[in-house]
Amino acid sequence: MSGDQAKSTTSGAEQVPHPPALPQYPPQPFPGAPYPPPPGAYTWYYPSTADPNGDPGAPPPGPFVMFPPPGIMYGYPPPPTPAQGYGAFSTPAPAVVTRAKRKQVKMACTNCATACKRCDEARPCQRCQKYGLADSCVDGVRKARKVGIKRGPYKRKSKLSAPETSPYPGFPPNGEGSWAATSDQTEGAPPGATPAIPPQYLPPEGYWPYPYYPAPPGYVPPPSEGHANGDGATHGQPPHHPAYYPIHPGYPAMPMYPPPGAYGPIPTSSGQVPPAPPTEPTAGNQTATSDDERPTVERPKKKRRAGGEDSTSKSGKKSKRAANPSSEAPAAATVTPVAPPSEDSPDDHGSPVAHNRSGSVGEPLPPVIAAA
DNA sequence: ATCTTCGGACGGTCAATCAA
DNA sequence: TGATTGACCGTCCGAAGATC
Ligand SMILES: [Zn+2]
Ligand SMILES: [Zn+2]
Repeated sequence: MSGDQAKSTTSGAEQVPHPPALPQYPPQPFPGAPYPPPPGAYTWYYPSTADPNGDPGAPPPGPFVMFPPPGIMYGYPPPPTPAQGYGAFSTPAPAVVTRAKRKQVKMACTNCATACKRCDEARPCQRCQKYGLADSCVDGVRKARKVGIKRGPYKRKSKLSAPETSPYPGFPPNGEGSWAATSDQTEGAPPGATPAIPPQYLPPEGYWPYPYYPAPPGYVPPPSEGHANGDGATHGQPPHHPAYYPIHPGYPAMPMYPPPGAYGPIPTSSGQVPPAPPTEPTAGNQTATSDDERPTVERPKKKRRAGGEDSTSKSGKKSKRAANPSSEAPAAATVTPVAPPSEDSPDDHGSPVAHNRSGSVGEPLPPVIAAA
């Protein structure tokens, strides 16, 4: 179902057939605590060193670390006693290796759009100027959004009424009320229903699923990495992916923990390993492919069909290589506009552009109004 | 080694819903 | 009616294939 059709796919592909030996579970930060993440599993986040409240020496609001099951994150409550400390997390946070959120232009010129290359606000845009395509550097026509699309009942995610007895204002104390799971956890469940979580993965007393930890003072979002959070489209909603990772200096956290397959099954106190939770992409736990739930996955290697016309790609991209030998950074000036193969290619001056997905920019469609 | 292609992640927008 | 949700649609990163 789902929503964004091709968006969240993992391209299906690439399952690692047999992962190498799983790393051993690291020691727990304190008895009964969740296991810390495997080293290097994720981008690290850590708080600003500057305390806006002016007290650099103030005790932290508590360490937070993600905890399984896959797709659900919990934070650590403060340890039972200060004496127990957080030794296991006292390693210095490594340098953050994140990148700025990608910024898109409102409308790319047809050439850039077709070539899937970065454009800019200027007209002609830099890329077109560079390749001598200034003449054809014009905005595309945005396709009208479909209307009349029916949706099911909404799952309210925020502003849950909660007693203020919680240590986190606005969030119910553990054990009371219910916490809203991400849509993929509640998919198919009636509104307000408690998400089905394997008992062994229910948060221990005092723990809360990640999304409900507000960012404490002094903690700042990491220099966001494009896909690190899905916000932007959620208008100030708590991000579904961590934007803040309230970690005491020296207590790294990660967007999600553990990565599926990072460790073997979680050992139980009895030394047994519980049955693995349904981590496979099943309809139940993965279907909610609303944009906000886009899983951040390592991009699998792509395979290409040699020469074969794609056709199965979501928008019917086709290789224009044969007909349009130089498209991307063509010696445009010397390229003679070849008659485009299709009947309608208004702006496609046989340009250096390629990668046009039919129906997209460059091929303005008539106002598509859903029949409704 | 460089160029070209293009899969799909990511971003932005806005219609559909829903609560006040 | 304003706020929120969720999905449509566009942008463009970045890796693989093709070519020089
Ligand atoms: Zn452009
Ligand atoms: Zn242009």
